[in-house]
Amino acid sequence: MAKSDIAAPPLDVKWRKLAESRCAAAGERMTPARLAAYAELLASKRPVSAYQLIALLEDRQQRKIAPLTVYRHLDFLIRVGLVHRLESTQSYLPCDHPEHAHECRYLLCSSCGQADEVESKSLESLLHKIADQRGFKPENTVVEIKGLCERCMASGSEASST
Amino acid sequence: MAKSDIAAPPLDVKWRKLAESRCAAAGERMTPARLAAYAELLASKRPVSAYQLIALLEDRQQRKIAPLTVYRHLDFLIRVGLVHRLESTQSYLPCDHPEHAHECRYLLCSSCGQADEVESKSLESLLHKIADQRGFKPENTVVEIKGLCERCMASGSEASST
DNA sequence: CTCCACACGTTATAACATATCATTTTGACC
DNA sequence: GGTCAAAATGATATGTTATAACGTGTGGAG
Repeated sequence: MAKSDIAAPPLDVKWRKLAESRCAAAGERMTPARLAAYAELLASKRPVSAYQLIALLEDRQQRKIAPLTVYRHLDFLIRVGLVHRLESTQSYLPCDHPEHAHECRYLLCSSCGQADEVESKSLESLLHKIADQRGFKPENTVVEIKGLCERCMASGSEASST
Repeated sequence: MAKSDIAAPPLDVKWRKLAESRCAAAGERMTPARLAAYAELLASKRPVSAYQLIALLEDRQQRKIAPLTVYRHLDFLIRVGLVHRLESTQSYLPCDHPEHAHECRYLLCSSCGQADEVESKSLESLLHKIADQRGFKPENTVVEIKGLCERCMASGSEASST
């Protein structure tokens, strides 16, 4: 009973199933600690930094957690495709479309912090075409569009006109 | 004479002119220290991290340089459009096409470290279209394609097949 | 049961970036 | 040239992100 008692946010069965199936597909094991980290990311409405995640987990579990522990969990979650890392903000968030493997493309609102995942076939093919033309073999591509989301623009969060 | 004596790599007149015109356009001042940082980036064949740049400058000038100093110079060079920052590797490199303002799109070779700047009208318009469809107002977009460059692929730098 | 692989824990440190405040340089103006 | 203010630089400290090195626990295969 020891380790399965790790405190964590409520985790909808749907996500738990998904987590297990992704692990199985990758030949990896899900564990309570990994699941707790994943649940914490899902419960957060925004991308969180590794150290914010540490703080969340420490709060929840009422104990000290070393950075390395969390980085290992994040590496794992990214490896199996449950989580993405935003390069431009060094933060992490659960994948919105984890049914299939894909790279991450995001719209990042600089006002509210919201991250919206985007899927675009034409973007993928254009990126490949650009690489191909230069004899370049892409392995992994970062696309992060930063700006103002619709809601923030509407609510006048331009924030700096005066 | 004091400050203009800062040691720096040889800097082609063409780059010096460019640097001055970009500063003028931005209403900013070029200084010997800023120019030295820029020259060091130009002399390097690869993107360098801020701390690598510190080491290069310290070597060249035979004195201690604080991180903040270099970060200020980098901020400046980025602000006037002479330098780009690669988000996915936290490193910096001189812009290849500084004649006009533009965002930075790169092919990054994970084997040799080479960074190739890409310009593609269709990529720009597609990125805008994607944002528009979602009512998103882009301010700044990161596109970094990581993989193997043509040369490394040819010379069999796949490196890991067994 | 024993061994092995893997996850996890602990401590330390490396790498990247910014805050604060003092000092120097520079250019505008008189 | 002298004075002043703004901008750049310098020194010190600290905050943030990430990894190294090494030891311990746990669970499955033989």
